[in-house]
Amino acid sequence: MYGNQNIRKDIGNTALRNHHVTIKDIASSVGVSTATVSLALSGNSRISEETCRKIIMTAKKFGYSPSSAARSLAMNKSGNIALMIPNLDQIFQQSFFALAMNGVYDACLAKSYSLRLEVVSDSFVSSRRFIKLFQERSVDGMLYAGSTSADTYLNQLYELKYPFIFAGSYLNGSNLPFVTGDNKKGGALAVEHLLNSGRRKIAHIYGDFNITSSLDRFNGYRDALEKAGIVFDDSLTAPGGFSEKGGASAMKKLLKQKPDAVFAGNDIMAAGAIREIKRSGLSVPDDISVCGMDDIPLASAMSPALTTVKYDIYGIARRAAEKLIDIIEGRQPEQVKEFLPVELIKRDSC
Amino acid sequence: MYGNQNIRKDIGNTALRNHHVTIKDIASSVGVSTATVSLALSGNSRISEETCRKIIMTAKKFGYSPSSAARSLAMNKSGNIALMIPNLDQIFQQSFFALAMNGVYDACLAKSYSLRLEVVSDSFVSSRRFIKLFQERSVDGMLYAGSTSADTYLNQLYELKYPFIFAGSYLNGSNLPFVTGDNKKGGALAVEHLLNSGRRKIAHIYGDFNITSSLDRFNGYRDALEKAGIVFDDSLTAPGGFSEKGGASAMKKLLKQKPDAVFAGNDIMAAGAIREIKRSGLSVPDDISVCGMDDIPLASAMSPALTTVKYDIYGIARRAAEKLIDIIEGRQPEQVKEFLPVELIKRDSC
DNA sequence: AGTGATAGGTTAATCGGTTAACTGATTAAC
DNA sequence: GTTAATCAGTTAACCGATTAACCTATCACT
Repeated sequence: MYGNQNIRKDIGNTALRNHHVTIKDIASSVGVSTATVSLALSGNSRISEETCRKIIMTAKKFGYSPSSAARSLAMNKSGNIALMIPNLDQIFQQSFFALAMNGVYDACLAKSYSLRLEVVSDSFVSSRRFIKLFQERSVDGMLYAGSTSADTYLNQLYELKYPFIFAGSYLNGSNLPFVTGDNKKGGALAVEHLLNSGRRKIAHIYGDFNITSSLDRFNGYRDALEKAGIVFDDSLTAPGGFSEKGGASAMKKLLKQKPDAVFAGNDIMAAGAIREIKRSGLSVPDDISVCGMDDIPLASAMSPALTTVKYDIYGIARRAAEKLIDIIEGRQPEQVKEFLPVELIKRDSC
Repeated sequence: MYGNQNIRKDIGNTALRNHHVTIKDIASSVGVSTATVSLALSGNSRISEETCRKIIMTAKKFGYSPSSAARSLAMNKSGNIALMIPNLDQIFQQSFFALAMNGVYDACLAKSYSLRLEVVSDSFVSSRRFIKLFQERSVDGMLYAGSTSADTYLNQLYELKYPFIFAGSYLNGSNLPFVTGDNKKGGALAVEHLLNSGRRKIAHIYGDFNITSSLDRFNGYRDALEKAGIVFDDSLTAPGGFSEKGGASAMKKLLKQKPDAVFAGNDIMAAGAIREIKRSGLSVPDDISVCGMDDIPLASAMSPALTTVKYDIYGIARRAAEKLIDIIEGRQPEQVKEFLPVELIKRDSC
């Protein structure tokens, strides 16, 4: 039946080079049809144990892996998820691998190669290029880590019913599912801790209000103050743009108001704030308490060791991906809208 | 001819949902064969301008994107490249997105979804799971950013003639192509600069000799010393494990030898070294000069601003990806073995 | 008139799987 | 004794493209 096709004698002795083993090779070697091989390898009970064993053995011997393209085509399922990461400078000016990713991505883009990993700019989003990923069935779902100013365009995905989820942010007034950390609670935890240690004039350095997490952290800060009967004072807040430098220059501004504590919107800005406080001749925590947020590894190495609110990025991303897969596989009909808990890490800066 | 197939009336007015536009839809709408559509869309000159125009218009109107799976299958080319990143703790304890990637990856792995982005452990490499990516034709090539202790297994890829390249490292005694920075030259540049400013007793904090870049930086350091007629002194070197903490504790050890300068294998360790030098009551650069390597964004924000050797990760990664694509597309028969230039950035720590 | 190019397509094979429907033989149930 | 179910597969349609080989009409040239 399958004897008339190209039989490959070289299998098993020489390297296979660019000539891959297919299901037909297995079928003709075992003496069954390709359907049987396919069924056997997927564990279908219709095939006898004996035949099954032979097929599995042969497949192993030949080093057979099903063609992902053929499989995708037949099953109408790519098995891929797009991980979309916004191309924001402040994020990519941090580590080796973020830069490496960027470089690889740009080069591939120039040659029309695509990575499942998508480093997205505002124009990528606003040009709706992300929809093409679904149209060409390259991905079954999309996970968006972070947020851009263009992300309202993503709402289309909801109407088109393409599986999508935000990890670490969300879109106000949108139905798009998300898993993120409880940023508001985090801001409140920080402020409550500072209040408990006797501070009253608590300043805040925020990152950028276009980013939801920044805004939420700020809201947590303000609400906690008001709950404690302290009137919110706008002059005690300043933007730090998520960077060390930004944190320092924000602190410089805030020092004029003579605060006795600062809640920085992230640990990097907290580092800048501490540097500036020291530069001005004041001490942390004696003169000014500093509380950060995120709990990056550097936080415990800073001097003084930074008190911060732990934000479990790993857990958030992982949970979001799991939920996305649930959506793809039809196990999650309801909306996913989760705020995972945050935790205060007490160290020496308060 | 194609009239007997399922004709979709809903195209163009309602959302397409999970029902995708195929080449047949375009063909039957325009009144030509699918072959004509395929040829027209790929710009084949055999098709008249008139027909071509109509096809392109219709494809646009319908929002047609060719199925990537069907295309891969027909053309025997996935259009994908695997970006492999080692899962080393010291690398992933740095930034938001590195962590996010890790979380997404683990979740997908647990559900048999694959990212083109591969975060690889030693067992991933030693179990040869990377070969499967080629066997199932999921990727046309592989780019390995960084190095692990298991990377000798990758040599198999050379024999199997699967397109592969290292970015930012290489494998000693292997034929596998690579693009990396000139680490040896970098070490030499640092030492020469320190020598030129009058320093003689130059210590070195290295990362980890299992990593080629670390070893090369060290060799550059040693060779430059010997070239200047200074005998290499083993007690003036210590491992710092790439981390801030490690840099500080290495410095603590080295201070006993009373060096007048330190070349740290990366900027992070340089930061730790500076912290430790200050803690011991000495000044940078008055008592001890410090030179780092990499030129991370934080380097210019440090106090004093860090003199360092710039290592262009972005450029290396980009170049490597370009070369890989050349190999895939058959434009690069020769071995790629490139060391890209590095550059001394003079600031205030020397 | 005959020959050859050229233009503008079409036909059908192919890529490598999956799976609904069928087959033929044996066994079980009523 | 007839119908029904089960076993262990096979057949063939199908997924959605690409592309070599073929076809037909028109035009040019000798």
